[in-house]
Order: sequence, then C-alpha cells, then structure tokens
Amino acid sequence: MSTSARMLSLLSLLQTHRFWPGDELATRLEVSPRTLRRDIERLRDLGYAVDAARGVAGGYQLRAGGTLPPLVLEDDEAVAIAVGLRSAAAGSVGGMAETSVIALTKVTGLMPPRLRRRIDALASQTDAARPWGGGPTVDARVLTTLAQACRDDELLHFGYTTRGAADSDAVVRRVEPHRLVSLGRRWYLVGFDRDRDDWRSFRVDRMSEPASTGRRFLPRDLPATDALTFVRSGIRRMPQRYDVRVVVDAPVDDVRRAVGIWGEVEPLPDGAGCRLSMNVDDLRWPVMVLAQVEGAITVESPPELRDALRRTAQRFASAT
Amino acid sequence: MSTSARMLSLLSLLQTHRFWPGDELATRLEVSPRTLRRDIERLRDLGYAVDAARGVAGGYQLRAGGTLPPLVLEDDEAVAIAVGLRSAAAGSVGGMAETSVIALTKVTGLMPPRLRRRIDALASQTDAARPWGGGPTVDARVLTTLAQACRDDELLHFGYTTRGAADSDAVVRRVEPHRLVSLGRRWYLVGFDRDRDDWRSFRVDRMSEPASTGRRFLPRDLPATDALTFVRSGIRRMPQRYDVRVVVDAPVDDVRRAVGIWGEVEPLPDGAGCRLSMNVDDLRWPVMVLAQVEGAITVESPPELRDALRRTAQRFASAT
DNA sequence: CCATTGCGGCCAGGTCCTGACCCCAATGAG
DNA sequence: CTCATTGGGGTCAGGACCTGGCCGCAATGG
Repeated sequence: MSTSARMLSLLSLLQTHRFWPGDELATRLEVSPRTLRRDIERLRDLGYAVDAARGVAGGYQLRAGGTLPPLVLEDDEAVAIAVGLRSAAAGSVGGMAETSVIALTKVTGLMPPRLRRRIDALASQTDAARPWGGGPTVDARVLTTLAQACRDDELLHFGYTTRGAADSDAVVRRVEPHRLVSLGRRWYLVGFDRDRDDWRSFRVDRMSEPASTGRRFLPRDLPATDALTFVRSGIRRMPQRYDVRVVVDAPVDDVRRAVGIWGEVEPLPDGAGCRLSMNVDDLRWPVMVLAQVEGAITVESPPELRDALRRTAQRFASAT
Repeated sequence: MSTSARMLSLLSLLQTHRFWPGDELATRLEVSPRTLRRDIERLRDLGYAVDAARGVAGGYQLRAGGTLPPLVLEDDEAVAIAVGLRSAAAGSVGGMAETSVIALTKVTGLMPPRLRRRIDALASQTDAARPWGGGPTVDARVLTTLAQACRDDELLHFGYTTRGAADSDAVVRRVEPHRLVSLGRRWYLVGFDRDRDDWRSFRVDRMSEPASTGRRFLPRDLPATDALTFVRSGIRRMPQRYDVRVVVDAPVDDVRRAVGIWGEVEPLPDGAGCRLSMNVDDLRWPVMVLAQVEGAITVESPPELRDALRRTAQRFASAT
C-alpha cells in the first residue's frame, strides 16, 4: 500500500473507533511501529490533533483540532447526513437552506448510486415530514441538480410555467444558471436566459424537469450587487401577509413551544397569559398553533383570523 | 508539501469546484503536469472516479464512484450537516435517529470548537422547530455525549431520577454505557450499572448532567440478543395510546399533506372524502391536523377526541 | 487540418520512506 | 517503590518511489 493510501486508512481508522493501541494500528496498516509513529507525526503536521496515551493500555485517538479532517463516512452515516440535509434544505431552520443545498450537492454528487437509491427510498418519508405543509413543495433532487449546475457552470434546460399560465403552457428555457436563492418559503434560480438574452429569476416550484446539459459556459457578471437583491427587486408583489396578534391565557412556555421559531411570545405584564405575534401568509397556521395550547383566546388582529377560528369552531362543533 | 498532503489537497480541490484544467491543478499544487497526472492516477487507484476531458477546455472532475471519498468540508457545510443531523436525531424521520446520532457524534467530535459554538448558537432555533412539541425534549449535546461514551467504552456518570421520584431525588449513577436506543419518541441508554451490578436501561430525558469520565472499561456482553429487545423487555407499560379514526370530507391529497407521515389517509369508496387513521399518545396532535384541512369532520374513535374537539371549538368560538 | 489537452512509457537523479536499533519519558499495576 | 508497558524520537543504511523532463499517442473541437 502506498504512503498516501495508508494515511487515508489511518485517518479512517482513527475516525471510527476513536482509541487504538499503537501496535494494533501498525499491524492493520502492515508497517512497523516506528513507521506508524512517523505516520502519526505526519497527521499532526497536517494539523490534525492526535492524542496519545502512554503506559500500559496506551494508544492514539483523534481529537477535535484546528481544522476538520477529511471525513471518512460509512454508508449509513452518509445516508443519514444526506437525509438530514434534505430536511434542512426544506427550510426548517432559518438561514441554513442555501448552505444545506450546497453541502447536499457535494455529498450526493460524490455518493455511489446505491446510496442515492437508499436516500430516494427515504425521501417520501422525509419530504412529507412537514405537517404545516402549505405551498408547493420543492424536490430536493431538483435543488441539487440546480445547485450543481450553478457550481459547475453548466447550461440548464427546464420547462417553465409563467405566472398565471396553465401548467400545459410550460415553455422550455435555456438558462445559464448563476445562483440558487431561498427567500421566504420559496426557492429562486437566478440565471441568464439565453432565449430572452437577459437576466431572470425563476421560481423553482414552477420549473418542470430541469436537466443539466453538461455543456459548460463562461460565467457572466450579474448586473446587481447580489443574487438575493436581484431576486428581491424582481418580485412584483409580496404574497398577502397577515400580522397576527393574539392574547392567550396560557403559560408562556407552552405557547412558545407550540409556535416554535415562527413567532414571538411575550408575557403580559399583569401575569394573565401572554401575547403571540406571528407574520404568516396562511391563516391555517396560527389556527394550528392555537389548537395546541389551552386557555382563552383573544384575537387582536387580523379580523380574518376570527373568521378562520369561527369556521374551525363550527366544523369541530358539528363533529361532536 | 509531502505527497500525502498533496493528495488531500487535490481531493479537496476536486470536491469544491468540480471541473479543473490539468495545468491549473498542477500550478496550485506546485508540481509539474506530469506529477499531477500521476496524482490523478493514484486517486483512481484508490477507487475514486476521476473523469477527464481531453482536447481544448479539457480538465478533470470527480464523479460518483464505487466508494465515497473522504469529504473535505468547508466550515459552513460542516455546520449545516451538524444542524441537519441534530434535527434528524430529534426523530423527524423514522428509523434514522440512531444513525443520525452516530454520524453527529463523529462530525461534532472532530469539529474545531469554533464550529461547535456556531452550532450551539443555532440550536435554539433548531430544537424549537418542532411545533407539535409534546414530551420532554432531549438535548442533542447530551445524545452525542452518550453516543461518544458508548463508542469509546468510557465510564459514564450522570444523575438519574427514578420513575415517580421528584427531580431533587436524582442519584448519581456510574454506568458502563453500551448502546443508545431510540424507541417510539424516547431515547434510552443501555448500560451496566456499576453500583447495582446489573444491566439497566435508562431514559435519557431523566438523566441530568451526563459526563464521560474518560476512564475506559472492558466491554461486557449484553445478556440479550439486542439492545433494542433489552429495552423493549424492560418497559413495563407503553404510554397511553389513542387509535384515531376520523372521516373528513376533504380531498385526500390535502389531508395527506396535513398529516405527513404520522398517519394513514385512505379515500372513501363513495368519493365523499377520506378516512384518516393515526396512532398518537396526545390528542392535541390530531386536533392540529384537523384544524389544517377544510370540510366536515366525523369522529369514529376515540370518544376523547370528540371532547378535545369540543373544547377547542368552545375556545375558538369564545374568541370571536 | 491543427492546436490543445490528457495518457502514459521511459529514464536519470535524488528525495524520503522504511525498518532496525537505541535510549528516554510517562503511566499505571503490583 | 519498582518495573513492565507503551509512545517519542534520534540516527543510520538501504532502497523504494517520487519527480521532472522528454517523448509519441489519442481524443476533442475549432
């Protein structure tokens, strides 16, 4: 085995079981103990922190160092990482979506097909795991296709349904992809439309069958400071938004746990419950949160929320 | 730069930008083009699929091969992976929890402290991102501590509150950890209790301040075929469960999207809506799902769900 | 057709890797 | 305390293998 292959094996071994007696490592790598010590020294020179314990029952273990060593992953671990990133890319954590897609692209792009199949088999579970639903869901595989095309500067083809048009009116676009942007609860692709000879931002959920052609192009400069600002400026109107303010006669912690990160909860000064503030574009959501907590409810705004609550109350009442 | 360090750099470069002209790689690595070709050949010998394009604008790119190469991750990517694994470990995807914790332990255990701080800063957002809440939440850091102790055979100390006792009655246990098990919505640690001199399974949410002592022990054989079966046999009674069956006069797809994976939805033969089946231990959950869909509701079972719906209806009605 | 770029054989020079031997330092058990 | 055990590392001789240069070849696209 060559030296570099042996170093990778050593790194892999140190990552799996954490504590290894020196001579066992030497035996596994089929080198003398002296050479193993030199290999350990090499790893340390590369910046990885290898701890050593002397005396009986001594050995080596890899510690957290200044830099993250190259991760040697088992199949299961790689699948778990990809699945976790998929759900993170679906937007469950604020501000992490883009980075998650980048990491997901890197991981899945290097993964053997057998692992990708395992992930796809799990996809139905993962993607459905967002009970608050609402809005068209974007397939993680589509996102990675787009992210990969952006990264590799590869020309992209996809069908696109313009705002208001029927699904059947999708037109094939040839686009030089530039960047993927997650804004609000939507994904946008910023790119140069070759047919229209101008920059556009495309809503990913309106695309059909995006496919990288494999043909590379020379990247252009985006006529904006930032892809995010480009998308922002292109959006004609923001979706209808409701500013929800509700007083609930329930413990602050209960309400806070029910609403999670998608709203603020402040205790009321007189100790009588708390005020819940949310900013949503679908009223089913605050209704759902309010269904989870106990205690009397007073709607301050918007009036539409009262209607929504009344409708739900009637449906529930007539069910009993 | 040594050969092995150069191989790692090359691997890193090939993972980032995907397509590299040969002489640019040679320049970056400060070797001659001939040596670069030899390095590429070495990578291929290691089993990694490196594609090459000849002719003008040729170059190299790393393709998915038979084995996943060691992943060289950027800081942001590592953080994204850890955050995604945390939420996956929280149980959002069935059957992935244990593997996610193992992978999370590996990644965070090797991560520089600065990255771990970034993850902890995001933790409040992530952990709150489960609006259905309910039941005590387990801290991801606790899980990784336990998983690491299991992996490294390190003696563990933690306070433990026995079933029914008050929190203040926690007793310190010294345990040889064996395995971490996710069962239902709970985490259990299977280990050998040194004080009681017998195998026990501990509920992780009843532990306080688990800490690895760093002292290693000789692993024993678990007197059971499997840690999972050991935990199963130790559980006296399952939590109260409700078998929820509701007929909803709404499109199947709407209901299915609302309930996600935590229930089955079957269309009714006469085309009038569908039947929703769930198995839960907290009735707030089906109430939440039902609040999301439109259409008339008929509760088939359990009767308690009717009470829950009636209470919610009254609360909502009095809010208008 | 031809420039470009990857492929790989061959060779000479020299780097550096290996294993062996040695002594030292730290550790924990008896 | 004593001693076996285990990692740390200096030194050395031999040689494996790495490097860069040179070459002809193959594939690609203008």
